[in-house]
Amino acid sequence: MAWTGRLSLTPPTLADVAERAGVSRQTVSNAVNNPELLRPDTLARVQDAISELGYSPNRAARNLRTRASHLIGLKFNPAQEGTANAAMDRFVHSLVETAGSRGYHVLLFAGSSPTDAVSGYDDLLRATAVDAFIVTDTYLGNPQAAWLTQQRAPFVAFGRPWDNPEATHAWVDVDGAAGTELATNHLLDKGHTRIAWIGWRKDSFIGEDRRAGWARAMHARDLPTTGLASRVEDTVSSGREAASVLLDEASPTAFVCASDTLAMGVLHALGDRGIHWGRDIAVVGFDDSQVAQVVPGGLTSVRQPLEQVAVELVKALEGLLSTPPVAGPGVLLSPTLAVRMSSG
Amino acid sequence: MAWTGRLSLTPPTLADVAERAGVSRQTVSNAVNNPELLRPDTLARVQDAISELGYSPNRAARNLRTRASHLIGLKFNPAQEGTANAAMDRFVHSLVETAGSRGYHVLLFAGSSPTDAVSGYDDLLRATAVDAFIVTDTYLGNPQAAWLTQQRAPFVAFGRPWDNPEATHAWVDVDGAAGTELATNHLLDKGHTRIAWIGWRKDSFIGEDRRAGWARAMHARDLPTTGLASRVEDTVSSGREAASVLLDEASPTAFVCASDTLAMGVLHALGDRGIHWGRDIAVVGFDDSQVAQVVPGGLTSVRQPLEQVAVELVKALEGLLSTPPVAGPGVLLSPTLAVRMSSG
DNA sequence: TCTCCGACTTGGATCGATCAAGAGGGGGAT
DNA sequence: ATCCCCCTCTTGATCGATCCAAGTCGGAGA
Repeated sequence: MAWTGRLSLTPPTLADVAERAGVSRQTVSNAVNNPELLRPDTLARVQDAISELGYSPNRAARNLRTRASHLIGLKFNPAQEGTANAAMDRFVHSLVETAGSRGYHVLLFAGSSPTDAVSGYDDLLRATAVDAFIVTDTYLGNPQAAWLTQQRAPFVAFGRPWDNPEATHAWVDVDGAAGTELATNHLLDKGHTRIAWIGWRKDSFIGEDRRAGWARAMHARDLPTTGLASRVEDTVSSGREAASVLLDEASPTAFVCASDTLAMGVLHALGDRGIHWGRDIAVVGFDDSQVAQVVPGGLTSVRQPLEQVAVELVKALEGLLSTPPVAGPGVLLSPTLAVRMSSG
Repeated sequence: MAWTGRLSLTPPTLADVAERAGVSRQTVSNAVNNPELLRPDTLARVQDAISELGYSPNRAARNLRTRASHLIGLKFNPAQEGTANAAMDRFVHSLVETAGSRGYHVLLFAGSSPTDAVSGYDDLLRATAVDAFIVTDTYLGNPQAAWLTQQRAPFVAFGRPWDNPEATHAWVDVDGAAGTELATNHLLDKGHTRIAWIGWRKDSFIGEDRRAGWARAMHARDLPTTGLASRVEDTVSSGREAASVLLDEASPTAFVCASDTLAMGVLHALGDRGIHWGRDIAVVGFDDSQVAQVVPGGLTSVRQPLEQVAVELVKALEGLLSTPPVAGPGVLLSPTLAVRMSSG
């Protein structure tokens, strides 16, 4: 039953419903929040009144009384220009969907000042505007997690606490090493033996993790990895240069990359030399970005199960917000491989 | 001054601040909301107390009293898989930033049921959870705008009311025709005369608008357009097929496309024939997606000024929410052209 | 000296829902 | 018949900020 009232007039309140149904306010409140407490006929009467009036509880009033907003704060980090990293888009959508199905909404905010990673969180926390946060940028030792822990703010991280194994907060992450191992094995199964790695600089925990998956797969088949790895910045041009050097010095037949951005750099380098990628040399990226999907022929890429991540994150949040709080351990999910022509 | 209290304990209230500063509650409230009413020294004293206690007004209480949430509702539509449409990401970021700078936050929600375009809006509206909406999907005659107007819900649309020129609601849009005209003129200036168009099916207002820009530029130089246009679905494969047909039947030397997705299809078709794109045949896309940015060589593309769009949207919203409401007319912004190798 | 005004204070009511007790009635046990 | 309990529903207080109306006080201007 759609609400046909007008916004400019005051919407019906709980008291209005109570009067109409001939019961008390509390009974209406219970009808909404604890229907099992009412006698079936009373419940039906109240529900009729609710739908006749088009009543919906006022969020602000409820928030005030219950000290909960049913809002989840998320700092929105846009994709960088000139890269292929597009995980945020898919992730946010999944999160909004799962949160919505559990009665939560997602509140976005931007870091007020780029220098202070904690601003933004602080404001919302103090104003009790959100119930909890989801923290996404846990690469390198970033201060959010520690700060939020210290503030006793409920939060779940998408990403492991790399820099602090003793951290006790809840987290959900995707097993990057498993992803690159999957990719490498896929190439090994195709007969490749000289598989190169292009990843991020050594201070990136995520980058080293992904690299480890590649190395693990290679060593499992007694293949050498020395001279086959390169660590650069996450830009197309870096990937291109790295690929060029590797082609000259190690003549690999395949590349596994820490990101689609780097993989695009490899494609670029191959194009420079007139090498037909996919046929002559195989390439695998990471993130299954739109770029991987639409580049002519398609780029094989490791795909993170972001829908699952969202589900686990919300599940963990609900645990934290329940009374008493239930702090689950970290959750590590496995990625899959989207195979396309670049490795076919 | 960071707040050092704990979330589990009750945060300081306005009354606490009042006591500490030795003034009344009303004065603290004024210090926060109408500082010009206070004598400078009193104001300073109150502000000291505020920062010492780490006070921040309770959002729920304020929302309840003032009947405003300072939240803007936005339905989050993720990019479709397999396309290059990534405008949402950049747009959302801009919106979050501008909204934040004006004291607003962005609340995301998903359409509960895909069939009912209006669900989601309804829930939030009835619960007075948001002050206003930003509506983004105004292509084809979609019911949101009309429905929201009827509900007297404040909203601003990103996108013109194509299907209803008499619509009176506020909107902000980007002049797509101007964008394709820019693109076409760019190619004309490079010496091309046989410039083909690949756009969307005729029932897409946006598609027809963009097509009009191409046609306008061509006609302005007395060049024919017949046989040079194709209208297909917005997928890479459609673009590829359309390009293939056009190459056979009209032998164009350049392509202007309604989207980067279609442009990628063109690149694909050119690759199939071993045609060196950018040198032999020029291609221009639309949206300046990540794909356009990282595809080897780079794809020239029309770029929407999404930062400006966000600013105008928020400005319009503030007008709507002020008392009395000020309904500005529609705002039409001009896109720019990001020139890359595909047209160089 | 009287008046006026700016800069507060005071005490209350209010927003709308929920919490914490309490009241009434019927059934079962004693 | 009496007591007790539980189920169902009611009542008054409460969350924290803002709105409102009236009152106080000191200093500047007439």
